[in-house]
Amino acid sequence: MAPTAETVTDALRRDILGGTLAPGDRLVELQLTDRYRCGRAAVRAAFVALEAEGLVTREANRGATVRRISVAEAIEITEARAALESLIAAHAARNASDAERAELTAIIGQMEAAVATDDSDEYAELNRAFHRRLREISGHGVTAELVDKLRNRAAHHQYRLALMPGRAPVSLGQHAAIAAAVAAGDEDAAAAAMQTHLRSVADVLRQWGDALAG
Amino acid sequence: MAPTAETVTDALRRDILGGTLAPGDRLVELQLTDRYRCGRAAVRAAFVALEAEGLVTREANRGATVRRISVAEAIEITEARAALESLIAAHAARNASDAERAELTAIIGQMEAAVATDDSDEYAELNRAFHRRLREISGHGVTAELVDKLRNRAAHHQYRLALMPGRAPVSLGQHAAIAAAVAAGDEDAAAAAMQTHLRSVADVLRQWGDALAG
DNA sequence: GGAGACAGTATTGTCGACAATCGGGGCGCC
DNA sequence: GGCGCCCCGATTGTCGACAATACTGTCTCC
Repeated sequence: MAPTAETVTDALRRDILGGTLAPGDRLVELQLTDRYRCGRAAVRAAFVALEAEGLVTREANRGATVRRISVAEAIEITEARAALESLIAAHAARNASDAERAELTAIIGQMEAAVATDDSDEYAELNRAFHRRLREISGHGVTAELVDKLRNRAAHHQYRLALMPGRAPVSLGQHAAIAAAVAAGDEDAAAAAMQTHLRSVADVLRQWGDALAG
Repeated sequence: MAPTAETVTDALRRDILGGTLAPGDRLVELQLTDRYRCGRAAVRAAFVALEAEGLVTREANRGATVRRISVAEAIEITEARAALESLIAAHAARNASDAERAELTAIIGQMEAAVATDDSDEYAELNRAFHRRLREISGHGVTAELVDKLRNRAAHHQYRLALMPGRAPVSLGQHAAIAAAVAAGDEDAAAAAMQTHLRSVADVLRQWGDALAG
């Protein structure tokens, strides 16, 4: 029963990422105080924090809205992730313990099962878990945090992409390559595999954008 | 005479980066309301914003302090920058107009002059200008913003590094290589040159850290 | 003499009220 | 009838006060 400030930030973030609050929606302070049972100060603090994360935009005297991420920006985000996550993959390949290497290959196994049974929700969850675990193993706190925020910003587009028919097997193969390189302790190969993976994601987004535009 | 919120965030950021407020200093809200002639709400908002930028830490019920960046974290920051700025260099090499290519080489010329006259302040300023211009030319908004924040976080360490004897000529050569690659429109070479540059910075930081540790 | 408990103080967390600003709707004027 | 002005509701920005919490020094008890 503690309607505190940190809590509100988390709740608002969850509602934005979960789709309860759609891109472009106005965020009226009083409505949110009602929804989250807290004071306006907490809501305002949450706005400032989430603006820094790129999830919310604020205009002076005109309030806050859920940030709209264009396809072009989603591509940029993915390119930035490619740069950062390849660094993470390299560090993970260097630092991973035997148990951790086994864990990553185990996740790949589960992903294969999810693809075989066409369970896209499960696959998406495993996908998230794989990347998260890689970040943890890398021990690269600064980069891991940046990637985490970037991932949130583009979450909406990632979601649509995952539903594309025929996408899962391609994605699976790329993840398997990353896991193999990390398991082998090959830094360069791990970085390269991650680059390949996320560039492929960016390419798909580009096609999507072109299809919309033309 | 408008003691507003955005203003306070900028002022506080400037004071932290400029060294007026040293790492580890406690940030007492009332003191800052006095210093910046504003209300506590504005100061609190600034804390939240700067915490997201990594310049300030906040503990519940215990207030805010200027964030202390360890050498280890500065190294991580530099590595992340290496990944992101090489992406920027590549895009800049692709997108730069003729005028922009000339502008970059002009900056290198000024840097040579600054090294020749041993003007380290001028050199540091040109260094900042070079990287900033590169970000603008790249047109990669997402990455540029990330780099900007990372650069601020490690600013203190960058500063000490610039004062190292014999460092400037090395740095100059690396910047010249970047500028040449961008001017030639060679994306891969530009990215590689930027990687080399920032890895060299990270290496110097590592030596510094080892020297401190014993 | 030292350790633990206690009160006092300083600082933060939260709330409510007031002033400032923006967007929209109605009115008058051309 | 269309355009511009002005007023009004809604929302944000800011301030002050109150309650809650953590740190300081002191005091007592062992």
